[in-house]
Amino acid sequence: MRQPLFKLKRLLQWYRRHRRDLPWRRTRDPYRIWVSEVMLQQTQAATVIPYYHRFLKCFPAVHALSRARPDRLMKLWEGLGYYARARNLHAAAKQIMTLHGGRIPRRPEVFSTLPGAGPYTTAAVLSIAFGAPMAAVDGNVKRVVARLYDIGRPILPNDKEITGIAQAVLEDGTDRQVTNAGDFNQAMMELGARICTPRRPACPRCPLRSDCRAFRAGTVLERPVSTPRAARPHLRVVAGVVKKNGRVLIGRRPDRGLLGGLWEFPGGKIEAGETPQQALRRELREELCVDTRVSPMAAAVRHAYTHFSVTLSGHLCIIRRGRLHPTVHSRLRWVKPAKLDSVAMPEANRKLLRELRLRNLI
DNA sequence: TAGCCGTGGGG
DNA sequence: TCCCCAAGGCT
Repeated sequence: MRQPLFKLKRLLQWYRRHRRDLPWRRTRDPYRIWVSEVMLQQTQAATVIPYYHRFLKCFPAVHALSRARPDRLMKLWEGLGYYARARNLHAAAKQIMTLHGGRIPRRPEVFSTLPGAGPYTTAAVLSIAFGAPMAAVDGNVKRVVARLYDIGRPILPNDKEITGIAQAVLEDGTDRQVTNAGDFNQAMMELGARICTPRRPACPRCPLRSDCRAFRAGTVLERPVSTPRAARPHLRVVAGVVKKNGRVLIGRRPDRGLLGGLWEFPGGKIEAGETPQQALRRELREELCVDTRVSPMAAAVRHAYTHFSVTLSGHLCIIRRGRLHPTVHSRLRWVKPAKLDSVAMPEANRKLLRELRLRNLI
């Protein structure tokens, strides 16, 4: 420890007084806490709340989740993003049923073998549900500690110094019986989410400001030190609404990779020198092995992903020749337009669908 | 290990 | 409009 410990009692007192009444704070069920922690990965609490309720209504316990049908699971996760989290949660539930008698493992070295359980999630679930003395280091904790100690270097993904400080403070607090591990971890994260925010920190209301080196040095807004990011490329993409007998064609994306397991309108990237219509005819030939007639653009939307952004133009299509044979999708389905709401689709496809419906094109 | 993996909100 | 960031993990 490079510095005397900050005043833990003030932090805990502040937490008891100002903590938000979040649904996963009303239970001690390790399964529910685990589900919440997975949903909260890279996702703000306010976004998670409705998903959390719907998910647990459908899958109230590990055994129910272990028997979930993938399409139903993905529909519940639709819009929450990072869909591998849902697939990992499902695989982990099966693993818990077959290997651990249906009970959430309490030992860190066992829990962390579950798919999707990294250092943060393992520490968070086991400390909150079982009181395990493990510091849960998320983005909030990194920011809070970087400011408290005025750390003038970039924080690494798995930062030993940050983890060491958080762990030492936690152990000091539990030794002196000032706190339990779960409350400490949640208090640190709550402080980061409510007071020690990235852009506009509320230092005057911070219970730790008298211990905060960055506050004293006037470097709060420069901590943590940020590293430059790569620019996001912009892609032009086409999607085909292939119609036949009052139904439209959708394909299920492969389980691995971007938007894995979600259903979409077939299509793909526009290559250099191609018109959107040419690109779509080529994509449908490559993806579905059929020759099509493609309309001019019917609607277009913009969407931003983490590493790139797209403009997605939608076109109405009919099949002229050939028998459907998917080369990239795991399955194809003809569905009535109204049924598109019951399958899990990427947000960009949802936007396009809304535009097409506004124009009565689907 | 650094790039990949979604979406919504805020400034 | 654009950029940053959010209760991270996997490969």
